[in-house]
Amino acid sequence: MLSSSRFVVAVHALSVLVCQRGKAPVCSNAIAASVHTNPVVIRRLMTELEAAGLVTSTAGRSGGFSLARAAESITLADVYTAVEDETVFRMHKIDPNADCPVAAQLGKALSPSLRAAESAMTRSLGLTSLADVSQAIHREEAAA
Amino acid sequence: MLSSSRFVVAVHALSVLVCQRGKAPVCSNAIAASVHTNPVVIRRLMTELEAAGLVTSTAGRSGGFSLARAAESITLADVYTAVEDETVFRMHKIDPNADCPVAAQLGKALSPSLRAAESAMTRSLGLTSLADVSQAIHREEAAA
DNA sequence: TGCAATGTAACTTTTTTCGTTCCTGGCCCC
DNA sequence: GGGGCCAGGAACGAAAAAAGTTACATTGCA
Repeated sequence: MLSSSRFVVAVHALSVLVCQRGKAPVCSNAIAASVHTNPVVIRRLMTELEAAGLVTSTAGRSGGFSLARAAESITLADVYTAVEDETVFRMHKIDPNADCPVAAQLGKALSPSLRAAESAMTRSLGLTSLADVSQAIHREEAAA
Repeated sequence: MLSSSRFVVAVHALSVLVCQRGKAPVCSNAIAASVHTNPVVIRRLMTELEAAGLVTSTAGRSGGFSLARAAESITLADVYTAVEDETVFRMHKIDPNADCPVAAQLGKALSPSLRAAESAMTRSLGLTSLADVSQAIHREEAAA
């Protein structure tokens, strides 16, 4: 249902920053190499992450991106809300003036349940932090 | 993130059937008129709903679709799993043999959290039945 | 027997997402 | 102080996915 991979790509990029915390900022080119995409795509994502207060950016030579907060304090829910503005459930076009009462009222009738399901998902995402993801990565790496 | 409106359309179609339960089956043309789409689109959806045991179809003249079970026993989670086979979170292409450990292990490291979030959403959808939706529709209609 | 309905395949149109190419300006490093 | 590296956008193009459309075979009631 999520029509894009923006969220997973954002987590990927942030995980790279977690690995480099304390060191020099990471430029969009390096991140793009790991994600296997174009640097501009990364920059566009980082713009939203910066607006959400998750990363900081510095221009100029030896510039790049760094985490704005501790990895322990950034949850997947923060990332999700930062980069994914649309709702999970996409509505089709409905005519509020339709003859059929179902067509006319379905939107209002359904949205409470859909919002509840979406916030349940967000709450679950809030249980995992970027530090947890980073630890899991190292665990998997050691097992491989 | 859900890239389609299949789920909401399916709920719409099923709600129409709830209104007509006990009466004659509803043909795809009538449903399509309410949803404002093509009958073939509806039939494709109904095929999946039938495979999931939510509706029954009868061909021939005066045929159409009917609910296979009581509206109280069909939840939004049933509809969701019936028509939406892809996962909520879409992965980008990752190279398991990448140099960067993040790129190589992110998939395995992340999937438990993503699956947990998805099942939290599904559990929430399971709290609402088609009967609930139908009641909400009538409530909204009376208020309008 | 004829008509109205499902079922399904193939195609077209539309929308969305992703990628790419420019340019502008900031800033470190030599 | 200049040159190259970096972010930040704008605009465009390509690719992928969704939705819609047409056409036709089949089924089953009237």
